Amino acid sequence: EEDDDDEEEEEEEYSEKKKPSKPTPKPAAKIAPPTKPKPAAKSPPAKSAASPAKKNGKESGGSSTPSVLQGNAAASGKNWFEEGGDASGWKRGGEKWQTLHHNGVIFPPLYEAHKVPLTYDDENIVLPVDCEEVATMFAAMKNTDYATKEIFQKNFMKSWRRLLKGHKETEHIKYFNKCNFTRMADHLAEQGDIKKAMTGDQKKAAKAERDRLEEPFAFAVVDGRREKLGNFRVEPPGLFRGRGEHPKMGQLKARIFPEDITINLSEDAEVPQVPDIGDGKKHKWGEVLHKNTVTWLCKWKDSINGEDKCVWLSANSSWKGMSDMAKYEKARKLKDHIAQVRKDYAADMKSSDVARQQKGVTVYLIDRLALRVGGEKDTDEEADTVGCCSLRVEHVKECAAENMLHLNFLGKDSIEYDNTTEVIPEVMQLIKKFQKKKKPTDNLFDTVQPQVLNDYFHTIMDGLSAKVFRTYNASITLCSELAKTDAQVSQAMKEKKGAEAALYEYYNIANKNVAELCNHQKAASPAHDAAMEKMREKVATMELELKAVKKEKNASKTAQLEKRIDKAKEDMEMKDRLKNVSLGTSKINYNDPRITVAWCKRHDVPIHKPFPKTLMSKFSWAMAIEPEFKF
DNA sequence: CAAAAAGACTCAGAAAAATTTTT
DNA sequence: CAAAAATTTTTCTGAGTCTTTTT
Repeated sequence: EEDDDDEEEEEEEYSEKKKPSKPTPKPAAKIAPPTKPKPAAKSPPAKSAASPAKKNGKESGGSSTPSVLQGNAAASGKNWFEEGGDASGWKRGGEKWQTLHHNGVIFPPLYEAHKVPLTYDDENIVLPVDCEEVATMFAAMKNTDYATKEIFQKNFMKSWRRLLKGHKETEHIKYFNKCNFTRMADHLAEQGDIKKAMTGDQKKAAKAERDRLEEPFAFAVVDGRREKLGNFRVEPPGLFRGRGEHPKMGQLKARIFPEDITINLSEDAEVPQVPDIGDGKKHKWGEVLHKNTVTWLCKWKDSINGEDKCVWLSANSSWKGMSDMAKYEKARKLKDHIAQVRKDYAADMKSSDVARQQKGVTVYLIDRLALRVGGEKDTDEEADTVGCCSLRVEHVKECAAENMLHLNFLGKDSIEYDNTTEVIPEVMQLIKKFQKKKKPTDNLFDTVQPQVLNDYFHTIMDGLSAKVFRTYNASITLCSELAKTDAQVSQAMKEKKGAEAALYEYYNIANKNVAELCNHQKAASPAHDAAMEKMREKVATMELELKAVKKEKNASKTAQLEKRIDKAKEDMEMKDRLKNVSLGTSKINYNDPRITVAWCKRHDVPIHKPFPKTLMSKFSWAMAIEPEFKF
């Protein structure tokens, strides 16, 4: 314990000097760059977004000028993609709206003390409310993996000590290993049980009431069109949970106040009233601006990394839809230029210039392995993860087989990439060369940065950047896999499982191939092994039954049972194959939805099979596509 | 000018909530 | 049938990419 004590003191000293970046409530400093002179804003569509023509269910529309993006469609009350609309007007930095009305954000409730004591060194202490709040955050995470990690505990203590030191009765609370949060954790569990014990009706009523209060915040009015927000709640304070070995895990993420919030809306819009957050103080918005080249409605600075958190429209909004369509159209356009890119990198690899060689190999990896570009990271502030340009010598593993490249590294979200693939001999030779005379921790590609690659990509095609290759790769893979449907889904399979189920299973296999290409993973469910065992038992039971039925010489019954056993076995295998694969990420972000819609039309599979409600509405712009569509 | 910082937006898996299936 | 278990869908917020602005 002695050692711990010393360390704690030292750390504390350090923490005093280097204060965590607090959110700086800017005193409404500079006004945003003036938006383009506007054609005298017309009167707002309603008093405020709070009552956006709710009665009609729809915005009456027409009373405000549609932005250039909405065009004729908005004037006629149609969606942007109807009446032959497209997303070609969508661009970064371009004008996004003429009028924008909304009601700001909802703040989380202030903390209410429960007065359940902390046990410190066998003494029960009811903490002052600010200390109790943070202690309770830890108690809530007590049984998670995070809470067992040393960095988490250390960062938590550092944040908590700042508050504990502010009170006479708690300044002696210093050492994590003397703290016992059990009583608080038990209290939280009890609260949870009470909530669980509510009847179905009570739960429903509570939810209805919540929805009623939140409804005014859930929508904005953009150029007279009512649009749903993606998020409108300010993130509550809490202990930061990073992904992987994040150096800041456990730090207290500060509570956000109205003064921290920047509001963005049109000049004709009523500035939302600052809500009463319950502390009895008068609050003001940090800043109010009118910037119509961006699509965020509110933002604040996160206290952990000092980065902006924004309030956006939801995935089914016009803005996101246009941007989505533009993304896929860009990726499709890459088809016309991919040959040039491949020619270029073949030539680059033959060059005698190391920088060109490295550029060639990195572009090859981005094209063929669908790697992310991999920007530089500061490992004191963030988890140590890499992408293509930031690969280190140590991430290339020994592989005896010829021209087989084995890469192993932690990528985005600290997800492990572990893949051995065949590459062209030039790539293998050059990678071996780049490894020479370097330490394992040295950069493999020391002369290329993302900017270098993106500058080159811009010369190939307007708007081309490294990430486009992932979209392109994913979509083209899905499209070509699905093109094989008739060959892969046999009549026998359709009979055994039913046509729809057999086809949809094949769709999922195609989806899985894309997910594996992009390395989209998920943690296997903790119940996975048990579930597999159960299925195995079921099959065993059926097989026993089959024996009996066979003795009876009942041919039709036998055939039926055999079919069921077959199906069960296949389901089992599929479940196991998908246990670590996350299909959703590619479905939501990488696969052009028109590929899926067209496939459904061709094969008579209902669209709600691959696209549940929210995806259906996110991809509404893709629904009218012709069945022959090819990516 | 180039490098760094700011800013805007997409994409990520875990966790929570809702729904469906099994018991 | 209701309870519970399993599965699917939605929410949450962290982690990337890449462009623009500032230094």
